[in-house]
Amino acid sequence: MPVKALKSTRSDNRVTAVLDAAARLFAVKGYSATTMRDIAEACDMLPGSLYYHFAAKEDLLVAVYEAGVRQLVDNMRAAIREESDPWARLEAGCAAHLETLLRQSDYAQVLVRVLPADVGHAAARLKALRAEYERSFRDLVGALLLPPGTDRGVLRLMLLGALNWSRFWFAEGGRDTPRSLARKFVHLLRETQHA
Amino acid sequence: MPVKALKSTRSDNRVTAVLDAAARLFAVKGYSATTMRDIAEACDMLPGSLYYHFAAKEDLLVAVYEAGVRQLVDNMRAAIREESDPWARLEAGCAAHLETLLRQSDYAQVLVRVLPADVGHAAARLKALRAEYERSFRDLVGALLLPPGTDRGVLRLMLLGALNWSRFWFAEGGRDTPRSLARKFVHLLRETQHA
DNA sequence: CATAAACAAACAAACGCTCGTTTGTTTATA
DNA sequence: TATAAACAAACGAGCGTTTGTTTGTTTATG
Repeated sequence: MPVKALKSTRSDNRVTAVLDAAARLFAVKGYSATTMRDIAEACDMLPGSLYYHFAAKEDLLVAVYEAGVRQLVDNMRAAIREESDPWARLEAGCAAHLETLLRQSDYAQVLVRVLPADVGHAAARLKALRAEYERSFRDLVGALLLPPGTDRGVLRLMLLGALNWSRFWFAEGGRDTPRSLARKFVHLLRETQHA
Repeated sequence: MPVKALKSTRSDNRVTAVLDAAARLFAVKGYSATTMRDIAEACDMLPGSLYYHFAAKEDLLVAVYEAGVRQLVDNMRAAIREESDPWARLEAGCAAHLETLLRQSDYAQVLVRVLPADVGHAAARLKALRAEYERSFRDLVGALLLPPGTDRGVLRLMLLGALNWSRFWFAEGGRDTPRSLARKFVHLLRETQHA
């Protein structure tokens, strides 16, 4: 997923390579445990060369975070556009979230793996990026027909927690796919409506 | 929560102080970002002194993990013992989990914050400790009366994900308590039975 | 009952290494 | 030939850990 659009110098490829390597390592090892030397080695550069593109390690994380949010938002918007029924839209959104998180994107995994508090300085920026994405879910849950008294905030956070935590146990090639998982999650909540 | 029982030399207090400090710092900053010097300072020791009690930083993490699992298991067992209805037992178990995680214990938070993969060598031991705890939930979910075809494994993982993720957004003093949250989580799933 | 040996538990200081980052220089591209 | 993008080498700080020593507190002994 290329990041940029206008003119395409060769350097864009290298920047993307750096970001890809950083995203992968941040997702697997976490932020603190990943060194600039790790990242440099993963994209065949010397450590110092990274600083031509990014002023600091924190800036690299922010860039990865931003790309992750963009991917999640884009994939989810595209998915829910196909559906009109509120429950179907929620399920489609969850499926897109899981597809992105579990199969496609190291970037999205960084959102789940690395906490804003891990970076002293840019924490606020990271929190804002997360909040931006979670707003999409607020809308989806807001559109549901639910028994009066249902706490939609808790429903949203419960679902988001289940989705994000799945990163830590989901096994590619197991009995479930991201789609089937989303279906099950939403069904477990949906029956509420019929009570 | 004191750990020891038999004879009480003064050193037990210091070991506990070290563990408490480590648990707090691991919970807040994560494993890699926490230094032995941080821990030493937090319990008024010099860095080298820690090595009289623990051979390596990893061993400290394992000890904290073990204490965390013990607390979660103990609190949960005590809570579900009071109930007999399967759904009430599940709710009580969730409430105990949340009470421990959100209010009582830095140790329990480490289980959620630090991944087994963060420690190269002791990863297997940490995974086993986590699994030991999650087994309790398997039993609780197994006892539920559910519509045929319900995937109990996914139900369990969904609930566990919601519970654990709550650590990242729960605000002490907000509208919800750990108990009320557990009630809402379980209720959102429970209505399934009535469908 | 005094005292010395033994030990637990800490200090003080440093080890070698790796961290994020900087600086000056070289190499390709346009 | 100007500039973007990399290299090469090093900086100081901080890392986990080790080592040798000191300090109190038990425990055994004359």
